[in-house]
Amino acid sequence: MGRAPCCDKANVKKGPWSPDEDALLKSYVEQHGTGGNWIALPQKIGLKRCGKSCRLRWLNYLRPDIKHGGFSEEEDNLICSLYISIGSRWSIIAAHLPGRTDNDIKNYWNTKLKKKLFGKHRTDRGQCRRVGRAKQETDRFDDGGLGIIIDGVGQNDYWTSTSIRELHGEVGGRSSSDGVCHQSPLVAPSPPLLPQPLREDCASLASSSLPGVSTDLDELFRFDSVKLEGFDFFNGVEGVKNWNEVSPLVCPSVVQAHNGVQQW
DNA sequence: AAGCAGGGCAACCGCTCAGAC
DNA sequence: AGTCTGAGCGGTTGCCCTGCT
Repeated sequence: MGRAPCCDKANVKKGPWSPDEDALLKSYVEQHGTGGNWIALPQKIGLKRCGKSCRLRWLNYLRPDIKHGGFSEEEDNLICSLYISIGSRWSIIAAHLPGRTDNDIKNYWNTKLKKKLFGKHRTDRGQCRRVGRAKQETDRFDDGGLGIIIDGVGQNDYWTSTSIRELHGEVGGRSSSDGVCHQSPLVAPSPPLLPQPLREDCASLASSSLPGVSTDLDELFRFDSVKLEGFDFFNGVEGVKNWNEVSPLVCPSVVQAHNGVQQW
């Protein structure tokens, strides 16, 4: 059975929000809250918008505590470390960056950090875009002929589905229902790359309110069997013999981890 | 000056999950 | 137990802006 649409698509406005719409939504939510029902909210205030659209607009733009742009180096490093450790769990990453939204971080990663981290070895997005914008263009790297492609559909045995779910749950998120943690091979199994305070943070985060999760996290953060699976390819990559050369700009923790991972 | 390519960001889409019934 | 519905997530797309030729 098909799913009923969340709103009447024919009577819903799409596209950029006008200042008036912003003001209307903002003032209502500030005064009354969302009422726990985003779907009904637009009708209440006379907005011709989908409830989901209102929610997104509020969360990503209108919330009072939102920061836009101007990512600090610390934030860069944190995003990189987290991405490399847990993959594209933007909501989890955002939870560690006050004032940042998952969308913001996602965009920032896709447009800036990816390039910082991997340099210019990237499939030309522009070309793809003209030919037909498809999945490959946004989430694929090209290694410049080395045969490495990250397509975001790898599987990761290191992070158990339960662990990801629990962490995700802490920030109100979801994970895929197939019980498999879909991640790029690159980001697959590298919890050792998480900075120590963050590992502790994640561990306590999950275990404090979620009994039983600690076992998973213990497993996750066990470093006696540290492997840099997924990073293996870097070992043979010409020009990346020393991780300090990967990028002078980001992820010192990644570089440290690779150059001296046994210290963990 | 015009046209094109590429970058950046806001917003939408489709999916899953969790809770209510 | 099964179904329905809203919330929330990650991926993708649209569009505007800027820089280059």
